[in-house]
Amino acid sequence: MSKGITSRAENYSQWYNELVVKADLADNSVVRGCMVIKPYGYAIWEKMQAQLDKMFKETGHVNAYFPLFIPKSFFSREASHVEGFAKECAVVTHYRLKNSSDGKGIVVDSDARLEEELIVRPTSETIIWNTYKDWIQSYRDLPILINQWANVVRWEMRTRLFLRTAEFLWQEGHTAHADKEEALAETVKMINVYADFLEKYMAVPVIKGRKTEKERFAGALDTYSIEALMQDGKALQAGTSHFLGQNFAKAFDVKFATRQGTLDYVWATSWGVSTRLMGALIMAHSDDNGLVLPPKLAPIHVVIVPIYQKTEQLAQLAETILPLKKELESKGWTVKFDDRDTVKPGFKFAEHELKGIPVRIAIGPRDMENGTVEIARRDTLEKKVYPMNEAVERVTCLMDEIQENIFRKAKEFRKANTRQTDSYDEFKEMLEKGGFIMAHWDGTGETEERIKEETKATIRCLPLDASEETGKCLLTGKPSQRRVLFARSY
RNA sequence: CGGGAUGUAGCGCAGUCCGGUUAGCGUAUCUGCUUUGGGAGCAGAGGGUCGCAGGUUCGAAUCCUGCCAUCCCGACCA
Repeated sequence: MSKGITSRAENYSQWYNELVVKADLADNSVVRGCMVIKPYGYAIWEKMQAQLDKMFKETGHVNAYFPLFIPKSFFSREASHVEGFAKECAVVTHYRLKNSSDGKGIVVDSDARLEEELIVRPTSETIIWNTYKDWIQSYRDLPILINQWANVVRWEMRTRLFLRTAEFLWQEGHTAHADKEEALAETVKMINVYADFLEKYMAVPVIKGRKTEKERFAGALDTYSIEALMQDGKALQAGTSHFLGQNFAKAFDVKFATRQGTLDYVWATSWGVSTRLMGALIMAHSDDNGLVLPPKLAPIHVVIVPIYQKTEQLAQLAETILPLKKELESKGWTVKFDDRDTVKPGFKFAEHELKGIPVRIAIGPRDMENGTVEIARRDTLEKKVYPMNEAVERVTCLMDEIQENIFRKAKEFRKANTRQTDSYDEFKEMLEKGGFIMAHWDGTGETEERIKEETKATIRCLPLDASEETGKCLLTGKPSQRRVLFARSY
């Protein structure tokens, strides 16, 4: 917990430790890249979860839960889906252990081999569509609008805390519709829900857009994503919503009787966000003093630090602090009275800043004399003294101000780091500075691939709000109708 | 899976080249006193399979062999 923390992603580890640590599974030579989310980190995730869940329900969705294990055969039904995930699946082959014959430990019981291997879900499309098959006979059974909160496992070759761990927490929505238009509308609706969540709650501005064919979800006809820019200039895909067409319905033979009396395959969507959003939150707002949390997602809104010399004085201060705490709580704020006598005030200040608590109130003998409090805001680190009777009102105003201010700062940062170019050489120079680059592209996978190979930049998305503009492809000079969003990404 | 580096106290490290007292430092922890409006000071104490397994040697954290793990760069990444 030393100073010199930086908001650059490479150096996050010091205060990442407040939220999450890499799981210590060193004795196991196989499991790697798993994380332990500590209580404070998990509290932030719970806040995010609660808000997202509310938004899903407001848009007509309900929660359900499907199994962790998926029979291997389910995967072979949708060809491109398995191709996308096959290389990163954990496979269960046995169901029992026994004492080893030499008496030295435990071994897998080779008699307990499963007839068909089970796959630990990397995503749940296959098992859900296998289930939906039994639930859908008629157009009257549609739409099905289900969300699941779960963990998934993807055996990534290289992991990074929050951004890409072997096991992560997420939600996945899986919907079934009677017609294409409705499914398409659902896909767009959910990418908008995600964008609202990031901008209004996480205070992280995003670009909504469609993925190129290469970057598309395995098995999808169209993938929408939201792309956020981190403080180190790299892009982060923060959420996706997929239009699956009839691919999964065909793979799992999910037909329904239409209103017209014919049989048709069901139209599908899926959409998800994960604990990666925590990474986004951290990397978008943090500064050298640690985390900066938007008030709407902070587990603790206000911390009150008493300043005193003798324990009698603490009791006296508590007489003022406890009513203030109660009043703040009655306004809906979560308040922590940090009355620990084991650390000094300066230590508490630093610690709460590290944790990103939006507002700090300090009360000491000086304030008792003058009837004042000192209020400090985390985003600007500004401290001011106010009359005691204005404290509650001031805190309430500050919450809105902080929420707005960090969103505005993030937007300004993105604006300052979004560039436009028509020259490939300039494009390469710009990439070194980081940030988003708007450029023309001829629409082919070959060009996309070549640019990626030569520059490590990928097409993050084809922004939904891009205006028509004729131009020439950055690389090939072929005609293009609008600019697309390039960046180096996580 | 390729290239590079690393593994020594909870955390961060020195010591390894060139084998040789009881393996050391910072920090954290515990005790006492003084402190307390921005990460306290002094004194004392506890804490180690030196990644694992073999080998060489009178003697191994140090040399040799094998294995394991971690990190970085690639490959990979809805």
